[in-house]
Amino acid sequence: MNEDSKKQKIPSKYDPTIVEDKWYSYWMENNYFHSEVDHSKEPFTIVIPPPNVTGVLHMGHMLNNTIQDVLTRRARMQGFNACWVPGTDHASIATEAKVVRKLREEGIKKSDLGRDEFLKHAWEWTHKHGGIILEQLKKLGASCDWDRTSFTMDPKYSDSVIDTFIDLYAKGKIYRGARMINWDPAALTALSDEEVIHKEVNSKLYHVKYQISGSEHYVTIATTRPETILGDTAVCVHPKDERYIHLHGKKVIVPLLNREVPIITDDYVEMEFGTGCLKVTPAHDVNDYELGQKHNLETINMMNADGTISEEGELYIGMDRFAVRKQIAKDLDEAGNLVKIEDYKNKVGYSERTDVVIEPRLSLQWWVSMKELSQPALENVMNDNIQFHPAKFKNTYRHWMENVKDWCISRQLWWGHRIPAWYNEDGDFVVAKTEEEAKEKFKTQNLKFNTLKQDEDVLDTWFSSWLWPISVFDGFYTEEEVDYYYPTNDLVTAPEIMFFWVARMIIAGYEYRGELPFKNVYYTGIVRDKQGRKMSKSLGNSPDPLELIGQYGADGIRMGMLFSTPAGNDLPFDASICEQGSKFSNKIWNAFRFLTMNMEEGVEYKPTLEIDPNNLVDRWMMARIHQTIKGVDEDFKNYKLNDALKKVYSLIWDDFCDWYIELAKPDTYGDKFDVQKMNVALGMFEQLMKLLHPFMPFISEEIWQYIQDRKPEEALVVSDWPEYNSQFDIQPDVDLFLNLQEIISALRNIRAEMGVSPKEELDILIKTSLNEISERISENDWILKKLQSTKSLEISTQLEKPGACSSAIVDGNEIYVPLEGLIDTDKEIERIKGEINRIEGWLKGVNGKLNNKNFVDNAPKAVVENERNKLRDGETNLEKLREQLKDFE
RNA sequence: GGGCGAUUAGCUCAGUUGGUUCAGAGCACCUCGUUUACACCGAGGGGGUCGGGGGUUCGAGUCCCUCAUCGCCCACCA
Repeated sequence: MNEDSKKQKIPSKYDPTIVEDKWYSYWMENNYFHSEVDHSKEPFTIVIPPPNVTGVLHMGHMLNNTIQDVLTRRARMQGFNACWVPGTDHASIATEAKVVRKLREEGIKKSDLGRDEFLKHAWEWTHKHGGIILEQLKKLGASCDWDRTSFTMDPKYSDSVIDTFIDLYAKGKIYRGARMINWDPAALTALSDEEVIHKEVNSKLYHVKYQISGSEHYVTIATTRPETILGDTAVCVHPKDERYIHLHGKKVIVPLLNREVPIITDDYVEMEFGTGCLKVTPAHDVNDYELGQKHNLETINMMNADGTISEEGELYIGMDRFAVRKQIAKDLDEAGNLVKIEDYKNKVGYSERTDVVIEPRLSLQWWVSMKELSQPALENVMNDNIQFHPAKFKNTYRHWMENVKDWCISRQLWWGHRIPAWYNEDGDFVVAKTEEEAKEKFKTQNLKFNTLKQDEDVLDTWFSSWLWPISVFDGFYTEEEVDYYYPTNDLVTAPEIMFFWVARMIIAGYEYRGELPFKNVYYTGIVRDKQGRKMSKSLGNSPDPLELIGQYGADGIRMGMLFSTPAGNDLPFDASICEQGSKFSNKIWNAFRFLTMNMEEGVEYKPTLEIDPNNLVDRWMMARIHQTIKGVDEDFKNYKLNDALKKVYSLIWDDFCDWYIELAKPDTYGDKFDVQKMNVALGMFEQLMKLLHPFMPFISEEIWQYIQDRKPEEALVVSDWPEYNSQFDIQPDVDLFLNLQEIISALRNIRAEMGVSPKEELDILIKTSLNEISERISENDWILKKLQSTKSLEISTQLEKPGACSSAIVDGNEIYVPLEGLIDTDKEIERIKGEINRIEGWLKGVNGKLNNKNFVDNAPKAVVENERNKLRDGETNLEKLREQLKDFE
């Protein structure tokens, strides 16, 4: 510490808000998060899953970005050229919906504005709200390279999207075609299959009878959507259905409309379902569409884009589809065509964005053919070139990829990348980047045109975000950055967008870089509330992340969330987990404050790891530190971040605070720490802060900077990650210390049970069983004396057990505490009897095994030997306990 | 309808190849305690026949079958 900070008093309360802002600014000023191509260092790259540009931070982002930050910070300390690229997504449909809503509130209709005017509003909105979420991430401590912030509608990025479209079209991977698509009647756009959420709903099954032409007979069909009767162009039965054979070749009259339509036969129909008789509406149902194609049926488009009935529907024109459903049921009833209505549960598709019921709709859209493109993406996940954490998601992935369907990429929206297709008056089109190029293409293809019109539609948002890991490094136009940073290392995202995004990035990666986009995918869980509901804005059950940060500190929330979330598991969020985090901050802060309270004025302290080789406690603590380093590295390798954090937590709290500091305290009140001892404690504290830094960057940096006045390049954020050294990992020391810990626990237990105060000085006798242990316990008897008030302490292999005393057995060592007068004989007898019972029960099992000839013959020798040892130890303990019991009888 | 995964202490979860980390951790709970940092603390303690049933094995939270419950993904049965 320099002179100034040495004199500076350390605050008695840790205030995260001040500390966190201070260090974030400091890190930014010193450019620690910035990365540049440097071939002397190995890169470590993460690209952020870009949040919606106008979104705000929610708990899911908090979890997701904390994990990314932990990975990035550790890699940075390990000496990698760490690069975490932040950015935002234009989120075509979501953002457009927000802008439309805002305009509507102002009394402006999107359609009245026209494309250009609307886009002005959208950009205005984007500039106003855009990037707020990135500012919020800074509060969390996210160590992103902010100089690299990207946006999916940046000019260069947009170029890459358009060029990719043109390229795939040229390769025949993109085509335009009329198909049944998922239509969102609220957003007025097509959606991909992935944007449709199927929900089970309670609906009705309407049984409606159609009169057979030229007869008084009827045939009854069943439908859940009676309004589509307006679009019926056939009735279909199974060719082998005995009940309907007499109808083959006949016609029926569509009720209310009195339109005559044919009865067709197709084995698509399930004879068992409903009446076994199906009405066919080719324009409004996927299956019916196929039947229509097959049987050459007329197609009646009876619905408008907004879900109201069109002129072709003839009746109810302009009425909403759901109002018509009710009305038509009534009218059918009055006309005598309604047979019955049954309650029925079925799955209905809803729009992911607008939550309205999807209408199947026949329309001309742009598609990516996926079958071939997705092959390498499937293989390289299945063979673990790309690893999923947890691996169980491989199954889900495989299932989807093996059944992948073509991807509908056109959207009838304005906010996004406009499809680079140009049309003449006859409907001929070419795909080209500019109008000029398009004209050239028309000419070379000998097609006539007066003026060209660009396609009105934009591309699916995911058609731009699938290029994210390449485009953020300008990978379609220059090589330098992308060659260095790509493939990226880890992707951290939610399993919900495995198909929307992860799978497609992998596809794009192989198509355009011939290589995987990332080596590992860490799937986070969903953040849920106490009732298990997903935290969402609409439910209003999500706490405001910034408020939480204000309350517990970013460190506290990071720690709390990570502590209880294995990869892929949902996080049941409760403020108490943040409380645990901030309590940990407080604990660390007080431990450090205690050390500083024991520093002498005017002494220069130099943190060191040169421990006193004769001090068991130093050696033990070093061993524990190195064991933790080893374990944490292993956990990171397996992406078990919560396990790693738990190890660090336990090292700091249980080992360092509860034992190391306790034992390092000067013997007499008022004495300061010995300088060398303090230097070692500080050296160890530095190691602890390094291990903690990825998880709790702020408090660790604060303490680190207090420990020594460091030059900026020696800030903790860029210091080196501790390295495991087996030389310090001395198991016998750990075992011996554990033995001592257990003896102390046993003594504390005796005090607690006998109601003896910790301050009461006791005579303690320890009869050790093994000589070597005995020696080492004797050598370190100061540890026992320090943590137990003792009148006398005797440790020996040969001891006479004193009379009335309380006792315990730890690992074969007998502990006696004479408690003349204090002892409650009955209680003690009961305690010993309980112990005997426990051991007898345990030995019964061991004996059972050893008396089983099959076990002794078949089990491995080591296992049998082990059981024999158990038996021997157990019997010895039993004998000792019985002797103890005798003294009371 | 198909597939995948789960079910271990009141809650959230660990438990790698079946036999010393085999019944664990954190939180919660109970008792005691203001001892040279921390009551956002310290010490001690109670609590689960590892969802039910069957099987394989000398031996099963750990492998197999089956049932139950829950969750997730996919799917065009009106």
